[in-house]
Amino acid sequence: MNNTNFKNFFKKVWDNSNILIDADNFNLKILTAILFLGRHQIELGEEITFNLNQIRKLLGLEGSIYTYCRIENAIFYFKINFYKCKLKNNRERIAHAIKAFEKPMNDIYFNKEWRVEIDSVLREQIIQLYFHDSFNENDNPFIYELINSDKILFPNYFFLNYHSLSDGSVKLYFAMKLQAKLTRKDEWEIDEISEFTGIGKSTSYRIIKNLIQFDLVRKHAGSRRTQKKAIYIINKNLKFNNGYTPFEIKTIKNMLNNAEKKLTDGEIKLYSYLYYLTDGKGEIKKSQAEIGRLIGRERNTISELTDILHEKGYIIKETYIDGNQTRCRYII
DNA sequence: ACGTTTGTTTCGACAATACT
DNA sequence: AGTATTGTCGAAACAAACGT
Repeated sequence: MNNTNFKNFFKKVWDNSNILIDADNFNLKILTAILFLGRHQIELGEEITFNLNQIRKLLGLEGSIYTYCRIENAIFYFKINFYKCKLKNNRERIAHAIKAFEKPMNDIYFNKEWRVEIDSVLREQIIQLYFHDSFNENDNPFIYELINSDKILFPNYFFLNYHSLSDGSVKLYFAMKLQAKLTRKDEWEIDEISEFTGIGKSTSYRIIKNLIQFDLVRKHAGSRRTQKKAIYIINKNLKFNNGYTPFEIKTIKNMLNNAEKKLTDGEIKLYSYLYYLTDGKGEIKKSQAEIGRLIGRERNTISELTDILHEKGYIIKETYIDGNQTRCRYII
């Protein structure tokens, strides 16, 4: 966990807000840590999940029983005590920062999942401060930087198999990795996958088979006897270690979800491959035929798709003369 | 024995994308 | 451009376990 990130988050949330919390510094740190860990869940409108160990590590506290007790007490503190904040319409809001929380039973190793519901105004403030103003570099370079420091690592093994992966499965893998990062959960039932990807259930079944075939996703079979549904898990222990390529969360969100800049499955496949080739910046001079071979497309398809990516602002495509040969280069 | 429930797969029509 | 291939979705089919 990047500690600078957390410090920036803390500063941003409390310095620039009009939220007044009358808590001692330790308790406030715990609350902030919870908000920080759950920042993506807050954005998704979900409850925050975490375990005590994660909080301890984030704050760099020593692993004693005493520490865990203090963390737990801090959670109780914000459930029981009020905080005040000034609203725009000249009103004051008095509420509990933590509306409710669910505590796991027998959490003897402090690694079981806690679940916290925070005050709706507090939630709104976090989203405003942390997310909404943040995607425009000029408005707020500080936050822009903060968001960009959130990266997701993709195994190069994934890209090396692009020629045999269907467009749909490439997209699905990106969606799963993103979801895992945002919610810190990397195993799902098929219905959940279908829900967060927006792909139909039957299609999800078919596509995910391709990922299982390449061991990118593992399937734990369900059982009708015990009513356990099949679970699909992102495989983190690949047999082949060919390194990783970091993708910015923002980039993936743009490819998958951005209303105006969204890419089709085929475009995602090509763009992410170009991104992989350059580590997200710089230029590529490979021929269209070679790129086509690598991702399993025809040469002229690459030509067309790169035109679209250029139009959508994902890459810059330039034709230039190399000796007497016309060539293209692509800049991410 | 037969129907019901549940989770998954296949089918068929159509749409989207790729190829020639 | 026209044609071929691939992707998508809901419906229907299927398989396993359960219930009666």
